[in-house]
This record gives sequence, structure tokens and C-alpha cells, in this order.
Amino acid sequence: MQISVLFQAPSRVSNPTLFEQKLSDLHKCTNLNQLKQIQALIYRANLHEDAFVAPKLIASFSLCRQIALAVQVFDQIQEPNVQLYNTLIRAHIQNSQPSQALAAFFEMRNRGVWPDNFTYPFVLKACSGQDSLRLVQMIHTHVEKYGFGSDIFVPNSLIDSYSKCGSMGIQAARKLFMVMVERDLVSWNSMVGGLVKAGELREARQLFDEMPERDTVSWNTILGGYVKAAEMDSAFELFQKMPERNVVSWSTMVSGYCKVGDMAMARMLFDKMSTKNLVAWTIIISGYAEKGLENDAISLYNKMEEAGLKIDDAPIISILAACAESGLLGLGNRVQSSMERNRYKCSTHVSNALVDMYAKCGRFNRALSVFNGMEKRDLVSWNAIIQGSAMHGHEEETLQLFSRMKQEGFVPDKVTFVGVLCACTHAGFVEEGIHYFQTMERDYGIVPQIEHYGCMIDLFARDGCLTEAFRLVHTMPLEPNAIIWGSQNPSGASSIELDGIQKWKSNSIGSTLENTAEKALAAALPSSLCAAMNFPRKVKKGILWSHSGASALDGIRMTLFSQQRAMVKDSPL
DNA sequence: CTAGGGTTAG
Repeated sequence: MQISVLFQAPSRVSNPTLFEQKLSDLHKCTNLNQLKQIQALIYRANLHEDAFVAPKLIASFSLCRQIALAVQVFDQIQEPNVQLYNTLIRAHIQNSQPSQALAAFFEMRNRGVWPDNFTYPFVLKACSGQDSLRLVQMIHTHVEKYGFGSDIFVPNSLIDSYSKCGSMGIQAARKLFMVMVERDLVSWNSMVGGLVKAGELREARQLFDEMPERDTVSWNTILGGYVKAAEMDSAFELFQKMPERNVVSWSTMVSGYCKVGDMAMARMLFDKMSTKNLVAWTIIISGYAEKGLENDAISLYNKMEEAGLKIDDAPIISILAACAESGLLGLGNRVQSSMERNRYKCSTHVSNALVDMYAKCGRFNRALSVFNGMEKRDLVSWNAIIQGSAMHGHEEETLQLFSRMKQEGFVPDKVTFVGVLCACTHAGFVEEGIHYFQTMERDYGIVPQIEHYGCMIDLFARDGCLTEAFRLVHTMPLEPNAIIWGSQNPSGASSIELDGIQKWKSNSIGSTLENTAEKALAAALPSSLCAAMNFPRKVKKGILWSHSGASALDGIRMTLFSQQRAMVKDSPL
């Protein structure tokens, strides 16, 4: 940026030609203050509707994560053209607002502005979430109708987007790939990537072998397939055969060994990496954290800081998530204190991760204070604190938080209801539980999932209403899982399991599972406290727990985490 | 004369 010239000689600003020259790098400006100053000059020079200046201004606001300002610039323009809409759509995607991006696309169509071949790759990127297959199909139809399929970027994007739409999508992607007249490296890579994502590893490998040429992306994609399937021997073989390896190749291998629990191998490869980026560090640290190896994780975290890499949200969030999963309060504290030391500004996402981490590590009060200190909260924040509160046995508080959340205009989702139902189950609020369970579908259109049924069944079972519990098990439109059968009542504690297992055997509901009884009992945590709550995995695995009050929670966790093994309490057998 | 696009690892 050579904007300084502009400020030193403000008189020249009136010269639009020079001004444009100075603005040629505007879209790369990432300094918000500077950007705002330039914006003022642009408006003064009346250039804000200039076809070359406006998109740059939008792009730079988008880069500075100021989507609202980007939209503001856009709204000032009387008759936006295709290019400007493309820029706006891309801005929404960059700021992770895919639905806004789609909205901009539809608005554009309504205002009679025709999309071009640049529009589709952007819009396709915005197609994710529910019903995405239909969206992608719709866009595919557009593309065919208006003949943009001749630009290789468009079908390539379609293949990628279709690949993200599940089993039906991969069918469509295959079909498109087959009929494409011209295929480039990216088409092949996207198709292989799609097959890998769909779990069609053999087919992916076959396609990989058929490729006319391969680049590092191709190799990394198929390597990722083996890693995903935990086939580390094949992955290693491939890794050795690769003509060129980059950070991604190494990181993929490291994450694979972390996944299968071979930390020695993971560490060896990590140490051999010549250039380690943030992703690489995050993978190995999270790997140690997920294994519960807190000291290794912390010492690597320190080394990462010493390496002087500039940290951002994504690694913090994934490390905190690993802490939450394994109950590593020490590492969680370490991450937070380093953020404080570096005056790192916590985004909503990072704060959410902190709330979740503290709650799952048994520090509900700290979770609450992070939550209360947040500038902006989203649905995830509320869900995290509601779950945390329910998990710690603060039933009344959970329900209060729930109504506060609604008062503040948030619409609960299925996760929220898991938390709310759990609180009811734990407190023995049968009437309230039934009420919320009904509300969920009737008022919010949320179809109950296995976790919700789990809460209700547990609610009935704990209240001694075994008939009611069983009725629900048999009438619910879902297959009962081990956790459902593990629901307990406080008095007999074992009646439902034993009965359930007998039923299970006689009905062969669980015929796909071996050692049904053991599995059911091994997972026999009250669903209210575990299944739905994303309890740390270690707790999930082995603990048998009767009707313990929440006060027992910390004690049990401490035992669990210190001994690194499951604790058996009040086992029904 | 000037902008803007796709694939892989967290």
C-alpha cells in the first residue's frame, strides 16, 4: 500500500486519476483505521459508486471482518452490477454468512441482474447445511440453462458442492464428472476428494490411479482418505511414495497417528517436519490433549508460543475443545492465560469454547463468568451455558437461563432442548419435562432425536414410571441404543436394564451389537448426564452411575481424571 | 490501463 502519499498530499485527492492509481491496492488493505480514512476520501472525491473502487472497498472491509461496513458500502450504490454482487456474495462467505450470501444471490436475481460465470463458484460455496442438495441442483439447472458449464471453474465447483451433500450428492457429482467434456486437475482432485468424503476409499484410490497427472493436492487428498479410515499402514506407504511432500502431507500423517493413538509415531513425524505451521502445532497439541497427556500438550503449547507463530481463533478453539473433551483444566487455563497475556481479543466463538471447556472441566462458575463477560452472545453461547448449568445440577438456574435466552430473542434449537430436558430429568421435574418435550416439536418444529428420547426415558425411569419409560422406548420412531437401555431408576436401578436386555435379546433389536448386555451396562450413564451432554469421552466410556446428585459430579470427575480410568459406582450388577 | 473464481490438512 502506498497510501501515505495520499495523506501527505491531500490536494491531489481531487485528481481522480491519481486517486485511482493510489487505490489500486485498496482491496488488500487490512488495516481498518487506514481503510476508514481512505473511505472518507473516496466519498469526498465522490468515487464511492465507481465501478472499480466500490468492489475494492467492499473486499477490504470484508477482509477486515467488517461485513456490516461492506454491506453499507454496497447499499449506497444505486444500481449494483454483477461484479458488485459477486464481491458482496464473496464477502458474506468470507465472513461465514452463507445464508446471507445466498440471500444476496436471490436478491440479485430479483433485481434482474444476471449472474455470470464468476457468480456460481461463490454461490455454490454458500450452499451448505440443510437442504443443500436441492440448492445445488437448482444452481446446476441454472448453469446448464445459461451455458456457464463451459467455464471449467463452474462444473468443478459443482462437483465439490455436490460432494458435500451426502450419499445422494456424491451420485450427482459422479454423474457430472462422467459427462464433463473437459476435465482438469482440479476436477479430478475434487472428485477424488468427494469420494473420500463419502467413504468410498477404494473408488477414490482407483480414480487417483487413473488420473492423467497428479499434484501434491491429489496425493494429500488420497492420503487423507487413508488417514480418515485409520489405515495408517497404507497411508505411510503412500506417504513414502509421494514425489513431493508439503506441510499438509506431514500434518495429515501426524493427525492420523494421533487418531490411532500412536503418539510416538506422531511425535516423530512432527519433529521431522521442517516447516511447522499453526495447523501442524494444533494437530499435535490436540492429539496429546485428546489422549489426556496434559503435560506433553502444555509443553508443546509453550514451544509453539516460543516459535513465535501468530495464533488465531481456529487453533485456540480446537485446543479448548480437546480440553473440554478430556477434562484438561490445566491446559485450558494455560490457553486462557496466554490469551490474556497477549491481549488476544476473544471472539464469540472463542468465548463459547471457553464456556464449554470450563463447564466440562467442572468449573461452572468460571464458565458463567466468561459467559457473563461476553460482548456478543449467539445461540451456541446460550446452549453451552445451559448445558453446563444442567450438567452441574443447577436445574432451576438452567430453566431461568432458558427463559432469559428466549426473552433476549434467541430461538432454541435441538441442542438447547437437550440441556433443558436434562435439567428436568436431573431434578425430577416430570411435568416440566413433558411440557418442554411437547413444546419442542409443537412450537419450534424440532423433531426429537435419540438424545431427547433418552432424557425423557430417563426422566420416567428415575421417577419409577418404568411402564411409561418402556412405552416411550417402543413407540419412539428411532432404534434404541445402549444409552437408552441404560436408563435407570433410583430404587431398583437395574430393573430397566435387565428387562431391557431381555427384550433386546428376544426382539433382536440390537442384533448388530455383540455382548449386548455389557455394552448396555458399560454405557449406563444416565442419559441426562452423559449422552446428550457431550460429557468428556472418558466419563462416557465406562462409568456406571446410579442416581447421583450433582454434588457428586466433581468428586467423581476428580477421581476419573486423576486415575485416568472409569469409576464404578452403585453398579447394578 | 484498472476488480473478482475452484481442490487438500485444524
